[in-house]
Amino acid sequence: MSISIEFPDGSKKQFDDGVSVLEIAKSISTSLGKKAIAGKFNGELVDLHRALKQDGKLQILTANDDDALIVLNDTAAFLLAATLKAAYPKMHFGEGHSTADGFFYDTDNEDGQVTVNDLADIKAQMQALVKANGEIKRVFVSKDELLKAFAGDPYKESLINAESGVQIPAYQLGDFVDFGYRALLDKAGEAKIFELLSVAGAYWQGKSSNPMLQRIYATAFYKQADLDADLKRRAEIKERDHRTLGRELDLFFVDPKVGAGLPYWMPNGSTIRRTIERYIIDRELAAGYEHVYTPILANLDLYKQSGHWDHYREDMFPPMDMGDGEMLELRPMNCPSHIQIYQHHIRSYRELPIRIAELGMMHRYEKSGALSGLQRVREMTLNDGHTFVTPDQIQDEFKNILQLMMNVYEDFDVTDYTFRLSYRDPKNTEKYFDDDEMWNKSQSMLKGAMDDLGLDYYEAEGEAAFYGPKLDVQTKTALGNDETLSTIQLDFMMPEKFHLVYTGEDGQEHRPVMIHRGVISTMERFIAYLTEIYKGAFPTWLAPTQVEIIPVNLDLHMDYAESLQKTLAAKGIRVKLDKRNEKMGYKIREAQTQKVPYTLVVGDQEKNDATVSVRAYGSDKPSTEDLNVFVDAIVSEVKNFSRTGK
RNA sequence: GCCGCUUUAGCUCAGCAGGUAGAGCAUCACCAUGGUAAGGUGGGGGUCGCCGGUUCAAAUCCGGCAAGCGGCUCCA
Repeated sequence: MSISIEFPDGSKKQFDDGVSVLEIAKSISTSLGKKAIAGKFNGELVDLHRALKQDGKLQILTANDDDALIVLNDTAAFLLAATLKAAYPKMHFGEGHSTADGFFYDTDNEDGQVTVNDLADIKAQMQALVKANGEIKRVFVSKDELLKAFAGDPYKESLINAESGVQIPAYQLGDFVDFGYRALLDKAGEAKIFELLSVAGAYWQGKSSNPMLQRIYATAFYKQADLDADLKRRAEIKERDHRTLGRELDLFFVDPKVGAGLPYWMPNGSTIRRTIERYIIDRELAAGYEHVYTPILANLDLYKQSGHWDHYREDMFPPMDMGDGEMLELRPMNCPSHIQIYQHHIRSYRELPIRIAELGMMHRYEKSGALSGLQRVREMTLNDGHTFVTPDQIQDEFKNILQLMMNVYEDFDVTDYTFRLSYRDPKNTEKYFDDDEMWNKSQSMLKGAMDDLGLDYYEAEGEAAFYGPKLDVQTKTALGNDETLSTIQLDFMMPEKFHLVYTGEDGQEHRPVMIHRGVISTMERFIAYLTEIYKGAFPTWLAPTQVEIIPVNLDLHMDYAESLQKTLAAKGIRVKLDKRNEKMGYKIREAQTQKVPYTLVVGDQEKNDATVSVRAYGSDKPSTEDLNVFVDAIVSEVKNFSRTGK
């Protein structure tokens, strides 16, 4: 019997039934035989010794393939578990395997949990195991044997019992057996380049009602240089972190004396925020929105009617009991407020769509462990908007909003995002308004709109708002966490709850549909996000200080410096003059560390010629420019949102 | 909220076999200072996160609480 194997280049070759991946690699070339790490057979990762018994497509993986990293990290996870099992006899094990970012293993130790302080020891023991270079064999073991190997370990027992089949594929190194891997390397010594990174809690099987295990995070590479580069990358993340930059650039702070999750905006951060707020209001006014102000407090009854009290209570601050029967509630969302605006007048179909927008301040009682700088706070101001439309306007309005979003992203140079259609969780419907027909209808409407526009998206169950499905725009933070930036939400429920109507062409009352949307998220989250993507070097139009003027000599050049400052300020440029009695180099350095877009040094030469010496942020080569040319250039740069090529 | 770690001057951190605090940067003063990333000298500044306990004595040991960090769960 022979089987036919097809290679990535399309060529086919016959092999004996049961041939191993390694044998095939060797048959192609000696060097490939040496470099081969694993295979990908019909899309599935297989180890080198796997016997192939059917026709199929085979890719031989070498260290250069991304998938090879999965094999390596799985192997490292296996070796970590083997090390831990030997070092901590009373340790129990949850899941452990490679991730997009390395690998992890969940542990639970009766004699005290592992902590970061143990990592050095564990690493040394793991290195010893690697050095011994034992053979890692793929074996088939019965459930009973596995249960014996992990006797007394409730997590592994549960994982073993969840396996289908009698003989379970597993890997063995000496006495240690573990399962659940796709493919491993065949020698422990091949996983010698790794680093144990951190320890963190993780719920068993991701359920918060389950016990919490200790998760060891780590990463492995084939080359030391790759590991070094990755560790460097992880260190550099810190430099992007908006909390670090927020302190260095004096943007904001959070003080426990005042309250966790309640940020204070320093003048620099406030300038950025104000600039963005003015920008987005102008944009929305131009797009047909009407901007309003509504109270952040309301009678609790409002949120009972909206459904927030039933479905969103755990995220709300407790109501204030005014003592005379009145209960006031800090609003967690602005939609009920905008509904009041809608309802204040009789509405005609001629007015729709009605677009109500507000930079609406809201309060949500976020769990203490979820708070993080400006990214997750308890008081936030949302770039909120609610559009009230007739049912046949939904599609167009959806496109309008999407268009607005894209235009705004362009101005902020936001390019790295994905679309997520967020549906309700069909297995947990009590979290949501109960109306299957509405859900099915609105979910398919959203999907239809995205398909019509030909946009790529992925679907996620359980991510919807309690009142309706959403289109979310997902971005990543500096630390790599997923985060929602913009959102468009279809809502048939609230209009129902509040008995919203408009008079139709037929003179009858009709129910409008509400579209909730946030374009640039909350001011807090958006500015955190921008700080990270810009690494604190805000484009000129957003920079707190746009120009720093440094006179060469405080006595001789101050008059010119001051007139320069006046000229720029008169054009609306945020300019500072450094009058301190310090060396020029010192002031220049500070302007650079503060990431000021332009530093102007002026002395005799500039004063006599009506020029400025311009040093752009990040550049070490100043250039001399005519004063008027510089002023015009920066004014137009600010006006164009600092975009080049426009 | 949960697990682990952390909390000392404005910032970054040292001190910790228990004997009442230190550096660099920043700040202030004085001196110096004309060309593109840190000039010099000196001074001021901390009830060592908060509350309680052990002790003759606690920044240091123990307990509780709070906040921060890494995650998990949740989320704009």
